[in-house]
Amino acid sequence: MTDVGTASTPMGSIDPIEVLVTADLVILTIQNGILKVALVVRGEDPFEGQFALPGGFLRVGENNLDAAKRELEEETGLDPGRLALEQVGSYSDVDRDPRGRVITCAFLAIAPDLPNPRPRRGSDARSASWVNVFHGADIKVALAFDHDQILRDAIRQAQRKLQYSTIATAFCLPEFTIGELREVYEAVWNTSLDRANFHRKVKNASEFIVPTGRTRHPKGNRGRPAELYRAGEGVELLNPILRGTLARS
Amino acid sequence: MTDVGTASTPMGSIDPIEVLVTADLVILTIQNGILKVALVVRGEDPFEGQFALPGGFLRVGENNLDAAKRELEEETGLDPGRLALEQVGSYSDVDRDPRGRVITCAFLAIAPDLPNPRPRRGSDARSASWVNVFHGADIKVALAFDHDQILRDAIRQAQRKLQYSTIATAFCLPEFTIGELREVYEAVWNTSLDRANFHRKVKNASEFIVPTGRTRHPKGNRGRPAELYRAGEGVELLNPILRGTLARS
DNA sequence: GCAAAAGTGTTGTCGTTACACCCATGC
DNA sequence: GCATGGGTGTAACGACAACACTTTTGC
Repeated sequence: MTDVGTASTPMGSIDPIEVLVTADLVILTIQNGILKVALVVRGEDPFEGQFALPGGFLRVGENNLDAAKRELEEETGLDPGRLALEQVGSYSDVDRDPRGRVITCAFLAIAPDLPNPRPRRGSDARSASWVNVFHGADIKVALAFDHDQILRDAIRQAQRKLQYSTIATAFCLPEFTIGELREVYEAVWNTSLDRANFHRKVKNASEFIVPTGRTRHPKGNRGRPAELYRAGEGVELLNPILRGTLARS
Repeated sequence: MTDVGTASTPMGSIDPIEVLVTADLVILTIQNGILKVALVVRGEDPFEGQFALPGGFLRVGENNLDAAKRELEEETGLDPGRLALEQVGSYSDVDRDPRGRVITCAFLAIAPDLPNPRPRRGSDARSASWVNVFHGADIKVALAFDHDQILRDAIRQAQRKLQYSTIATAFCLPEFTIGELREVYEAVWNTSLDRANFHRKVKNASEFIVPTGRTRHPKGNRGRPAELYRAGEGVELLNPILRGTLARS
């Protein structure tokens, strides 16, 4: 690399700083109506033995999204091409990594509850597992580095996006019921919603869900079979689904 | 810095890559009802003589936000402590900078139309100026690097935030009229809104604006004086102001 | 009075809420 | 029948779009 530093500062006295870059992942899924995040146990210093977000260093020829997708596949075995993946933000505090100057670009990945969603043993992790996000009304904390801040920001972003976008379907398998979609909102918002009004709202929302004509029996085979839907083409909800009203089941 | 690269990859064959980091700024303001973005003309290669977003390299002891604030002050003379400044995202494509591996963290800065808002001559810029964002219905493009993509993303972010947050007041001086606030929406959304309905909506919105009891005469001293307001404490709008209906003046 | 901009009234429409109710199924 | 979850009806309420109208000022 040419010396772009002194060239860009006529004073000549201030050099830019080279840093290492990581892509960290907040991978969310819902299991049995509970919001889970994929965490690894660090296998080495710093923070050895502590929970952290999965992630890893940027390599030659990769941009941040490439690195995030690679880490996603390495640590979970999930196909990155089929998952919703979007930036949360960058975290760059000087002291955030005791090894030196490392900034991270955090990504939010949303996954359906797949048959085998448990993160595999990763290259830089001792083990990996799904962990409950909420403990009561609060968000799980006590992660390595500044990862609890990243987690909180990512959860907030996911909560916001449910209001204004159709991203909730990313938590679902290709075919899903309206009840399952409601469970997504309830899990991510950590609340409960009125069943009837939710049903009408998403059904009437343009481009949100598309009926497949097929049905599925409820768990336990007790009750009326539900209509199955797939995700529509829409991205933004014209009428946002606002948090604020919580009703009984 | 210790060698964290090989240490974090047991295979030992893949090293992390060190990169340079810049903070780039999309500084928006409104002048006479027109949305403007601060652009510099590059004073050196690459892209010498072309328009670009103001920005610069991260220095020792700075995080991204520090660097953004420093650049903001250097290039515009604006007080970063008084401006709304938020992340847009990171841009990290391998070929985005011909000098080598440089990633950027883009920030959106929103400024009121100050008495002397013209960006000052910056250290790495030949000149700086406010440039119209919209040309007809389209967004101005043809910037250096991937800055036109950054600009488009930042504009979209600003447009979205106007719907759901009280950020519009950041475009205004400490005291403003409802008409001026409406001009903010009209400039950023590049549309026109119904005067009467907008008036009622923001007036009734909780925590958005607070009356000061003072009034100001319209430009030209023709017409009824308008009530003056200041920004309220609220951040999120409970009832979003949705784009979609455009009415006459 | 007139022009201009601020601000209010009014009405129909549409989305939302709360809650009652019906439907389809397995047991 | 009964339990269970899916799905619809409905009436009160609130937000909103459209647009007419009034108010307050300088000239």
